[in-house]
Amino acid sequence: MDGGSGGVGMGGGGGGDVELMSKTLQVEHKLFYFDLKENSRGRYLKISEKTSATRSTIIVPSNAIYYFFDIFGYYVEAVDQPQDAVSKELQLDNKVFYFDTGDNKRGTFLKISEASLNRNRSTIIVPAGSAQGEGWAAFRDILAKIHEVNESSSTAPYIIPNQQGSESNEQVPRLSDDVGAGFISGHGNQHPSRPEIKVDRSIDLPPREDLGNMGVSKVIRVDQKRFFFDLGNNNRGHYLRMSEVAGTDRSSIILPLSGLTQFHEMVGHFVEITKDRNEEPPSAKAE
DNA sequence: GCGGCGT
Repeated sequence: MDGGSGGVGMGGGGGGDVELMSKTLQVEHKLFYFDLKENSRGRYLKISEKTSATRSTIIVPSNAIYYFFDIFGYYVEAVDQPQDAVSKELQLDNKVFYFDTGDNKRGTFLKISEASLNRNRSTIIVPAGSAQGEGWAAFRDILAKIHEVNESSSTAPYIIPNQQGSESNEQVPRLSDDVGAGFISGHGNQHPSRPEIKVDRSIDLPPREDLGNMGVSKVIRVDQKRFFFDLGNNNRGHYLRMSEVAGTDRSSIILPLSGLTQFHEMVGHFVEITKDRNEEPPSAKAE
């Protein structure tokens, strides 16, 4: 279902898009609609909040669904001290989502704001639902199911004819060619007990033309070592694999893209504090 | 029978 939207005239012509999955969730007096949809550009999750008189909608690119799940997991864990829960932002190519908790006489809530270049900001507000955060937990569980369906469905990836479409209303990333098995081994219908990716201040996803592109590979040489950088993804999301190859030895670290900015900042920090020791420009050459 | 936000 489309959550009772007027259908006609909704921006971006989402009316013609194929609906892959639809769920509704009632929390207190509010009704939330989740619609996983697909069009020629890829997939997106439309989340609408409907109150008696008002409706507001955010559009979540499909590659961000897991992060939404993960972030909700964080707030569920923090529901005992919501005032201590840190605000989060999810930075994507063409939009940013802000997550903030709040408190008023109605109770605790999580505000999710979507800011994009060509649209006005839109916001939904999710009640915690109870002292135990049942509303947030239910929201998270729906996100887990949608993520699962999205990741496991085997539609061929779309080829985007031209990547410079910045005028589109609902830009969604290309469907990434997914590898990996079900969401979690064992019973596939439960969310993992604890999200592994800890999202902090910001998450940077690479430009969408790189997402899911297994061919992206870079090498640098430092002295006798080679370092390989490869983008990949699995059922947990996208990651950067960095491999050090020296002689016949190879070892890798897997960095979820949610940590890329932190990683970058950390490297930058050490570049700064070791400046005087490394006067000469780096000897590494990109290939 | 709710209704929060406000870039």
